[in-house]
Amino acid sequence: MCYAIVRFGKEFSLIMSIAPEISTEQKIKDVARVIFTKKGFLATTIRDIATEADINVASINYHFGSKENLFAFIMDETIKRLFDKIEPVFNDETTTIAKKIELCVGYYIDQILENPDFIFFMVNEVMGGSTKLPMINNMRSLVNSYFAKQLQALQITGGISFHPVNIMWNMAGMITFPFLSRPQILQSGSFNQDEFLELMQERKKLIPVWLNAMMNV
Amino acid sequence: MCYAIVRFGKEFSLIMSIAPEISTEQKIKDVARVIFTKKGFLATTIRDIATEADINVASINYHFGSKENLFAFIMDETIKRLFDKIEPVFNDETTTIAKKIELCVGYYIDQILENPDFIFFMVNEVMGGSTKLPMINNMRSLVNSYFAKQLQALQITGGISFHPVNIMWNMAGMITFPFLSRPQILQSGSFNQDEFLELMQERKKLIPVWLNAMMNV
DNA sequence: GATTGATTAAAACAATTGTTTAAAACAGGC
DNA sequence: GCCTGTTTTAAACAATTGTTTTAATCAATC
Repeated sequence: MCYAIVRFGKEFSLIMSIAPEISTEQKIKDVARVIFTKKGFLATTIRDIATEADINVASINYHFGSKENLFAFIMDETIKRLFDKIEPVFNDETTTIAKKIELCVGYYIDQILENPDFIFFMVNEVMGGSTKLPMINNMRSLVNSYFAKQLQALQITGGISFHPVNIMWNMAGMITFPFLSRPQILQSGSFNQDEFLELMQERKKLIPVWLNAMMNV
Repeated sequence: MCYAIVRFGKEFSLIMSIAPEISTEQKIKDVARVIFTKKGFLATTIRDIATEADINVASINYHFGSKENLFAFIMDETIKRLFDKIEPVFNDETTTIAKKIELCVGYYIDQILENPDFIFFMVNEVMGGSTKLPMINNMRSLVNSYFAKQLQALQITGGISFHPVNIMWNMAGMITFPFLSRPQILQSGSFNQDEFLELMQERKKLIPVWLNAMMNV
């Protein structure tokens, strides 16, 4: 609980919760997400988190059991956030393939632009190679989505001449690659931060166009 | 040095180097490449390497100074191997853009198929965020390659209506993404190992076609 | 105001890490 | 056979890690 002793003329009064209450648990989660995302699981120490959150190291294990538990918890939350927004788009039965792609690309790029390290977080998880990942269930739900069915139908009717999963892979690859190599891109001096962002804004419009062109080969 | 005592009738003879000489240094490099690639820099311990290479931990620091030095050495070598093959393709002034893309895609995918963890190695490096990377010099040389000039010319003459770097990013993204998510793909059960490989073989032919379609939008 | 249960804090713990030391083993030249 | 410099080994070192312990603090209830 957060107090403040406030002078008011000659009176002193004790005011509770002058700042919005932020629980230790929430502080840990907020800080841990940032540090895990930036440095990865292994390079992050619970002392990093404790220092940054201004709490005791023991509190982390008290609230989350272990470093690994904390990481898993945050990971679940992060992935859930993403898929909770993508799934409705994919399963909307009233929109065309082209519209779904347009929405998905736009949303995905915006998501990464807001949280640039998110992509590293995802890759980190993949590379960790751990099983029982919430990611897999989410991926499976995308494979079974209405969008997937639309693509399969497109293949059967001869609309595309290749396996529909290629559409998904190409979309994901085109969205994510520039972000993955961004550190190198910026450091090599080919583009500065603003130029990079502008290119990504252009790509929001271009990727759907490109994917459309692909489907017509 | 490697000896063997070989029986020959009633004679015994001492034969030197019956097996090809493998120096300690080479053993360390071979083992370290595999383990670093598989587990990443942080998760790899010099004791892992020493045990696997069947040598003493101190030998690693004797020959390479430090774990970080060893990693940098291997990284340099690995990246050099890749770019030494891509650069000639990119700088050949007698081949068309389409042909360069075809060669590059095919070679790149083959390279990753041969060493599936290579892509994680690359991403690991990017995510490590270290400076003074040989990678950056290599990327810069690609940006200044004859292929890049061909793409720029194509944009100027109106052959493409967007920044040529998008071609590079799309090519790289489409090549790498399936490999990055392979662990999830296989684990989710959508495809098995053989199906995945077959899809990648198809993509060797399809990606150049798709890129060509893109350039005509 | 004492009691209770939940939370926080400081310190210690055990294990693992990369690195160094100092001695042994080795190979080659005289 | 002895000496020389190189390589390998076992052991120790210092630092850092995640975790646990134990006591103090806090907020609420009676």
